[in-house]
Amino acid sequence: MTQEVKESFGSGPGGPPPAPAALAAKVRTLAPSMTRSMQRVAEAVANDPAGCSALTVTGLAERTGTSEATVVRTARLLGYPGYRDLRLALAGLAAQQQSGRAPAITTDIAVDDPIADVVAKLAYDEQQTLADTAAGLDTGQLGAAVSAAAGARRIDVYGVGASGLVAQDLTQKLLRIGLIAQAHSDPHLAVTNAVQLRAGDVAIAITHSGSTGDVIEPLRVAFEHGATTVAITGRPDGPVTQYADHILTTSTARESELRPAAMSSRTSQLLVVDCLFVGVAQRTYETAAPALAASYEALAHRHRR
Amino acid sequence: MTQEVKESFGSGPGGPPPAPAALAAKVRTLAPSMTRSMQRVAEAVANDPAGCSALTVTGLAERTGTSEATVVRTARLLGYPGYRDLRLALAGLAAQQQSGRAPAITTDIAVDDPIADVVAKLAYDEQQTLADTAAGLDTGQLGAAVSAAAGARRIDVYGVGASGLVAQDLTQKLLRIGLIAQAHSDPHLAVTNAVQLRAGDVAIAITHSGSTGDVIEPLRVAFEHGATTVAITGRPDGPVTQYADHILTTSTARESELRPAAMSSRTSQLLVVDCLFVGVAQRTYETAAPALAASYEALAHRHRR
DNA sequence: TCACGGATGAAAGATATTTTCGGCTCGGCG
DNA sequence: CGCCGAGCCGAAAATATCTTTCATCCGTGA
Repeated sequence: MTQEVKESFGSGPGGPPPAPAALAAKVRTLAPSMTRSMQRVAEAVANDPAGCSALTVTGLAERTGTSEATVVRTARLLGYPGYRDLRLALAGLAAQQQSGRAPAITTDIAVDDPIADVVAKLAYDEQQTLADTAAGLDTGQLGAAVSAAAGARRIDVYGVGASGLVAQDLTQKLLRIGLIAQAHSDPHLAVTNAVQLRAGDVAIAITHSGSTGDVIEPLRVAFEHGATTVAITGRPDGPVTQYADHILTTSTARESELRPAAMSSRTSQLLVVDCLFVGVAQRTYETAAPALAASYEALAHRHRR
Repeated sequence: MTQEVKESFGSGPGGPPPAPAALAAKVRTLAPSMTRSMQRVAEAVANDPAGCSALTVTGLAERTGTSEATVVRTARLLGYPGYRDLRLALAGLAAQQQSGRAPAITTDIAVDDPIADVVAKLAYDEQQTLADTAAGLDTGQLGAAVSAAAGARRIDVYGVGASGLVAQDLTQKLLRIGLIAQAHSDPHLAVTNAVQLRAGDVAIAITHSGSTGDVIEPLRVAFEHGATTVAITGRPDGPVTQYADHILTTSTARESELRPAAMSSRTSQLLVVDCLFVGVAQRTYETAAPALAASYEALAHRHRR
């Protein structure tokens, strides 16, 4: 590496194309990895796209009480080449919000909310999570992951806690279309099995925090043994991505005391996993379709008349 | 008037606010009064807002075979203070056009759909499922179920297959707020345990079809032993409801070959289960809040630095 | 308490935009 | 047919804006 590094970030290696409308989601996703000043900038930008799009670098720096450099750094982190492009995206976002679809903010769920409100708020939040996830998902990465999985000899999926259920969900579905898939929630067994993987196999790690050791470890082993590795995480800059060939980013919604983060991250993870599954089913349609039909048939007998 | 006039136009006297989306119209209106070079610029801008918004003054000048000065003049004529602002408006317009054309998300997922469409369609379908579920959920029944669960000595949850994961999800969350909950996916063990239930306990069966024998059986046993029983099902008229004190209906979305019913029923079930959980957490807030906090704390140590 | 690493902003450096200014074309008129 | 003036046009200077560099400062952990 002879090139001088400048002060370049880029949201990981794969800052694909900048985001048009997925900006608010991206801010939430990346906020945890931001410094305080950058968070101020990101917040201002997310809260008032229209207003900020009218400001120059200097203006926005003043408004957020930071410096031009920080503003540019934030723009870079969000995946834009510079402030100019962030500003353009901001204008686009503002125009979209203007024209009807305003993702306005909902209020938190309170302890004394009537049950009907709880239902409405939860449903709305999860819908929002889905929209954000879909908007923020890198279809290139997804496509690559799909290709790898569709041709894999064997697929191992790692996840613990809430993500473990998602791992199982994915596994169940993959098995149903005739692939060889296994979910591991026991870290020891996961590592033990990861050793068996080799080129042509696929390992998928699911972790919201991106820093769950129990999940990273088996992925690392799989990675080092030549398997194609995929990380499904809410923190595309987390440690888990070190060992991931392909990164699928889940979106993070704000959480509250009564609405644990696990809830929205699970929704987001499931959507990603569904997309992965459908993609694989498309690629392997010849074998997937009859396998699916067969599994329906088999299930029918488990139902009472 | 001492001020030097510069080269200022302004679209007549009333260049009110710049145009947001009425730009194409404005171009047509003003075209006759434009000089040849300016018309070229205006045309380019009207035909390809997205493309032009990516260009600098110099770029657009080159593209239209004119000069920077002409581009700026055109921007002025269109009512903007300068090219910079025209460009911003262009970006907004592009974003609107982009979001305007809603992809054919109403159609089923086809084998040859590009991956981006798959993502969009899945997200849309799941959003729809959430909306349907929220709309169709009987808050009275939900409230009753919440009351029962909040005061229960013990909560057993039955589910097999995909519903088994939902059962586990619910259990995980209930445990996290200090309740005693257990998910059963083994039908034999489920029945064996159901025998232990009595009045004051709660049994919850989760089955999309409403006719899964492996889940109905333990619910029946629980019911007959005096436990309060809840059914979460997509078929409120199915056999499972015979033994259910409270029925929570999940919604069913259309399915297709590539999109198994399990997908939307799972989404729906999870929303119901989330509502149930939040409801219970509200009722038991005094104990739930510290328990949740404690579980966060405990998890923090499982993360790599 | 000290040293370290990274965050931060002031200011220099690079680009983009705006303005100036003179050439040029075109039409009218002698 | 040639001259004249009006105003379009673009090259380049002037200015604004954005980007990078680099020294300082703050928080953190030993």
